[in-house]
Amino acid sequence: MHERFAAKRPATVADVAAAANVSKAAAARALGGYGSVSSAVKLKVLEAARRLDYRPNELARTMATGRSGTIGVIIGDIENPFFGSAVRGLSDCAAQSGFDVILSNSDETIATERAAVAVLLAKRVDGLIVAPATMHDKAHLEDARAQGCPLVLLDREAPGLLVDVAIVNNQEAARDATQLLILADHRRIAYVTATAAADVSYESPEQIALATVRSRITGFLEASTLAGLPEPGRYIRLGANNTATAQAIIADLLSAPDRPTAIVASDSKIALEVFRAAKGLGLAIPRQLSLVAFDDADWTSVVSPAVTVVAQPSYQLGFEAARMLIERIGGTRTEPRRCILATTLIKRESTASPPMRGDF
Amino acid sequence: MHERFAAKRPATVADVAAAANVSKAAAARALGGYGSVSSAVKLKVLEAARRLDYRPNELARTMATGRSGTIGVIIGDIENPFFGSAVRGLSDCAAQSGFDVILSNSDETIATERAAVAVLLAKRVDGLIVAPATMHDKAHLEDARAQGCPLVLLDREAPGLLVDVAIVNNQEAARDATQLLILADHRRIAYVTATAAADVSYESPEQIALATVRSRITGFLEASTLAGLPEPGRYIRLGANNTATAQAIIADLLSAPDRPTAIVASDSKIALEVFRAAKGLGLAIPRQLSLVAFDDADWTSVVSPAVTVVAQPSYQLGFEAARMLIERIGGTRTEPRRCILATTLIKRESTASPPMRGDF
DNA sequence: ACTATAATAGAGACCGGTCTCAATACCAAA
DNA sequence: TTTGGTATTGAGACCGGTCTCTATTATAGT
Repeated sequence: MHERFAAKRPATVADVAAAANVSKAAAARALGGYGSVSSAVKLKVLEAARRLDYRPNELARTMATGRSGTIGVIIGDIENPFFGSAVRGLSDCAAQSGFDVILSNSDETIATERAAVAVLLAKRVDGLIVAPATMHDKAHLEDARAQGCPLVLLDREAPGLLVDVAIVNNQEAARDATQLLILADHRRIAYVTATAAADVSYESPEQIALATVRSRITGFLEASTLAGLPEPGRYIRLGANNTATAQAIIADLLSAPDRPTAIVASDSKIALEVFRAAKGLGLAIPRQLSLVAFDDADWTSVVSPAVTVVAQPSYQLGFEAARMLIERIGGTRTEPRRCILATTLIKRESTASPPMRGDF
Repeated sequence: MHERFAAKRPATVADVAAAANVSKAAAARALGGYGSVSSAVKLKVLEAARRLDYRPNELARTMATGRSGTIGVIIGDIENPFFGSAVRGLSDCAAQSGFDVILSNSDETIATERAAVAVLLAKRVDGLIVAPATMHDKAHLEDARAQGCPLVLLDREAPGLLVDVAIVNNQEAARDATQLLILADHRRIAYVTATAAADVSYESPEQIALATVRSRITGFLEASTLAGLPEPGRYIRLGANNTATAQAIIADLLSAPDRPTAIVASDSKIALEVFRAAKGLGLAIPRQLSLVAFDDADWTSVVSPAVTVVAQPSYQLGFEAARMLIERIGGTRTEPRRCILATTLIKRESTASPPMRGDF
């Protein structure tokens, strides 16, 4: 009979006030640490609170103050190590400033993203960090802003949306990675990426709704045309969104008679599938196929050959996004800022000159 | 002058009611879809709501009803693929039932975990899913329950805490994995795990605060003693919590004169470090060193040799945890349930008989 | 001692929903 | 037309905090 399974109603300020024989307002002040309270009252109240095991109802506080101490985060896919690390960074930063984080997965679909924004807005988060699934459909983001909810874009820009962004220079990164391959005499270079697309093959930039992917392809094409490669777009493949389709796309690419001699993989999951496909087809990396991948996933340095990667500062990206957001929440009303972090091209063992040099 | 940057106060039921010329109560009923409203009033209200771009304040609703439609989740480390996948599973399940998820990282430290519980409770989540950092310190979990907040444990039990759990049979899984090595004639088998511990070496089960790890070590020892291995505990190593210390521990283990001929890695991150260390020391897997790892991380099937693993149904673990929790929230008051999912020992290429058979 | 000023206490409105309850409107049956 | 019953409506309390505003008390200054 020891109050087990009690589920007794938690104590409120009113309860504490009654127990301490002071007014609700006085108790609230003592508990909330605002206004002015005599030390005698404070003592009584704190003691009563302890006795009743009082815990403030954060919701009620939020209602009254308008501030929730929470930031909402919407990313594409938790299981992608890039986002895992970014979330880590942003949580760490948020925690430092006493904010906590509500996380939502958009599954890279705009409908889910829109719903998530609505939910988070309804929960009255103090700010929003979003990695938008598409750069086109941004009405929901715009009216978050219109409602006065600060917004920071993570990893992906949305042209025309005048908000803070934390990104890397994808175009430059892709250009450099491609140039590395070109310098090794590759002339048939593929770019495989995971973005929603009606068709697997590449027609024009407008086709691509993901800012990050579009920039990278621009960089890839830039390096390619600069080097005078013929039809540089012909080896671009979109839509490698999951293991199965990625595998199909890559296998198809590598079994063609004029198969590419090098592949740029747009993320570590795709790189993994390239590895798997090469193994399956008996293609030796880097002797018969060179590989450069985005994201320095932990396994890339351990496999043989170790994979040459474009390392992205994902943790910092998240951290900076949170930092900027919290600054905004603090009230700084300045021009939108673009926090552009540097990528690092880490040369390892997965690139070499193509077989049968000069052939194409 | 087009209401840009307006941050205008969002419309409330009262606003809508006024605009529709009905009482606040009537508008609330029309909007909330409860009580009874004439279709005439309903129409007027909905129209007014549309015009004013009304969005319900979820917080106010929660305050009034006591239900938040949110479940709180506390895990050890987002960056661990195991948890990434579990979170995915539990989010998917929650979404199906219209719940959303607040996620917190405990960093595997009890203090952070306690703080996280407090925050989530204060935010009045409808239920809690926790992967407790330790099985000892469970007061915070107990009083979540005492406050009437349903609780489900994910992946890790806490003996004495009578709540639903979604786990695997770690003891059995570890026993089977160890036996696989024993059958291949290994007699010096190491177990490397990432749990907080004062000392790296193993003394007794009491030393280990993580339910999962303790069970696995029990299984490991069980198989070892059954096979009559001498001092089976001498190759157990604790505290491999991050890359650096894991690397140190493994290197130390493998450079000893009577080094183990096989290693069981308690998670994929450790397996990766074993891989790295073996490469560094010039030890060939599996010829000179066999490896079995927990968790079927994506890279394990791609590296050479592919790693033999104990695959855990992490997605389902998360999904089931959420399913049970939501059932509890629904009000079913039954005995605590233990949902025990099966692991799968996937034999690949990283195990073989030890070199110089018979030596020890 | 007697005001001027500051510190503290209490009452009650407010945030934006839900929900109870009493009052009114509407309908069919008698 | 009167009655009984149901559908709809509006007023206002409530959730648990914050916060403003007034009343009271304490402290200081001359």
